[in-house]
Amino acid sequence: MKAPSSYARIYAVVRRIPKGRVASYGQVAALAGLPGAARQVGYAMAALRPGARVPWQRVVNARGEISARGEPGAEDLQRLLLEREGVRFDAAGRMDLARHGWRPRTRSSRRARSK
DNA sequence: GCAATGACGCTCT
DNA sequence: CAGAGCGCCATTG
Repeated sequence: MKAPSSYARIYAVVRRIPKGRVASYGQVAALAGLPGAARQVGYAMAALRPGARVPWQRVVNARGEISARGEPGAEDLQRLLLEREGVRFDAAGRMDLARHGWRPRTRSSRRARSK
């Protein structure tokens, strides 16, 4: 069998990110089976083709901020898409990962959730 | 096959 | 809390 590129796994993980939530590159990398390869996640997003059903907008850096890329305006687009999903940004242009951060199989979500 | 790049992450100052 | 430097890993030339 042909071993699928790591990108395919990365895209699969990104697709699993629920709406209104964001995941960091490092987290996506770890879930994709590439711990420490956060850079490659960003690289995979850059290689993402227009039309691909991948919510790349939900992928941000560990600081909860939108990373800058070679195309000006794209950051603004990402922020707009996230705000459209209910993600709130502060004056510094950063979002609260504790609130919007995606936690798959979390341990303490048993109670206290939603608000 | 080697060298450089790159939407990052973590630690120290 | 903010800024700067080094490290990691996969893809491309």
